[in-house]
Amino acid sequence: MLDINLIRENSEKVKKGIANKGCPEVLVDKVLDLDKQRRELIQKVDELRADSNKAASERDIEKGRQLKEELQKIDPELEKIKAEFEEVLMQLPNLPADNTPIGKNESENKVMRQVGTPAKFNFEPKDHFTLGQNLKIIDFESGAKVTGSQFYFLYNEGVMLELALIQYAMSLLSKEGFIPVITPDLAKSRFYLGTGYAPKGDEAQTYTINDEDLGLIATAEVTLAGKHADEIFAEDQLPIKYIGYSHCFRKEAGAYGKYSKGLYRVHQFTKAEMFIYCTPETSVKMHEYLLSLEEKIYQELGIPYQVLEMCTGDLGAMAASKFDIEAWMPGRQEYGEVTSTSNCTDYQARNLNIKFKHEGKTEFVHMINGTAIATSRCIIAILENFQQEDGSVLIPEVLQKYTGFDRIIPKK
RNA sequence: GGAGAGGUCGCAUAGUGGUCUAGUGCGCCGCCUUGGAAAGGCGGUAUACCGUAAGGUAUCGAGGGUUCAAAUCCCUCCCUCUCCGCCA
Repeated sequence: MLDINLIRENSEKVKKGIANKGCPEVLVDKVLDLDKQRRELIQKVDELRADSNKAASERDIEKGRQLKEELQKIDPELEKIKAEFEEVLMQLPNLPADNTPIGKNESENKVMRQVGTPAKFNFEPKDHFTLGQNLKIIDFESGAKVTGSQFYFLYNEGVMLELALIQYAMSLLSKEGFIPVITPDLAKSRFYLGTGYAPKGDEAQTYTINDEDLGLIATAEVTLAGKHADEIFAEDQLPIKYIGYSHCFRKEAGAYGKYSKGLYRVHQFTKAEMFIYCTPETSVKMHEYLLSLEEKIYQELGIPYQVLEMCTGDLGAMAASKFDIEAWMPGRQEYGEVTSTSNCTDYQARNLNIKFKHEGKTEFVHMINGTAIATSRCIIAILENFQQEDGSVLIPEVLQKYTGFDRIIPKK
């Protein structure tokens, strides 16, 4: 959530920021009005409580009784206003960074650069769905049979490739000082909600467990952010850098269309996620650092890509700025998203109450996340970019020591 | 899943209805003392909200309840430990 003090003192700036994200400005006036009511009631209630405490210590039972009655009238009113206030406050998204390009939707995202040249094939390149089938490494039929559509089984070299990608990412990033972590694949509602992954609504992502306050995580961002909820760091502990491994589960409600066939949009995949807790002064740098690591990974894999800077309309509620990497996908003759890195500034930290001590005062940390490897989409890029005329697929050199083979050959 | 014991201000503990705005010890910070240090002494040492401030309020795992008054009594839930069951 946003800082209520910022909204009070800078309401015009907040209005402008949320408007650029496509959020109605009136919410700001609404929240300020509720805030005013809330503060008045808090004062009244606190006063009554003070009197009541005094009466209790003086054993003035009659007065205590009167004050109790008054409190019982006002207190529910305060609770109601507080709940309304919070509800509206939660609807306000994080403000975009000052230099974030302004735009309505994904069509106005900015291509920052393109790296690598898409390979020219002297044959008709196949898509990963066909390649996966021919190589007998990806099996959507069994996935659909056992679990449902958009689920898959991996076999043989497909398994080794997925594990190799994870090992490669873990190894590279632990050298960069990231702490490797395997987190639970489930989290309590507070954490998937606090990180912005809703189980309900138009863009619902999270699967929830019946009769439990648990949901399947959409990314290790949820668990890595939750890990330090309600904690206060010493300033010299920061930055803390994690590289988290988890399975990711996404309902993808309402998402369908031309890319719903194959691995591009699936309900479960595996991901190595980078996550940084840092001070406000360093977050922009850290964000760029995560992007540079993502680029390094795709460069080492030898996959052509482009970097996109997301415009205000496509940032999502949590992010102040966001970069995506899109890898070249010959199967569809287009770039397709493979990583995303967001600077959520103090927005998630305020949701989850994560702070640090700075010159004796506590301040909210900044939290930044970024994909290292999302196996499903990375496998698309590898299969499609490195396919050969004979139907085999070459394995990027950096992965070979983990796969144990340098090529996947079609089975009969 | 069952039985038992617990969850208190960084840590360890005290507290079983009003004297708790939570005591004590340790740790930490500052000052005094010292040539310097240790020891000792003194003071301080959570978070949030309201308030220009003085000050006030809330928080003893969480949430409800009883009471003029709850860390303390009642209910529900969560977590930890020990044992049992089940199990990779």
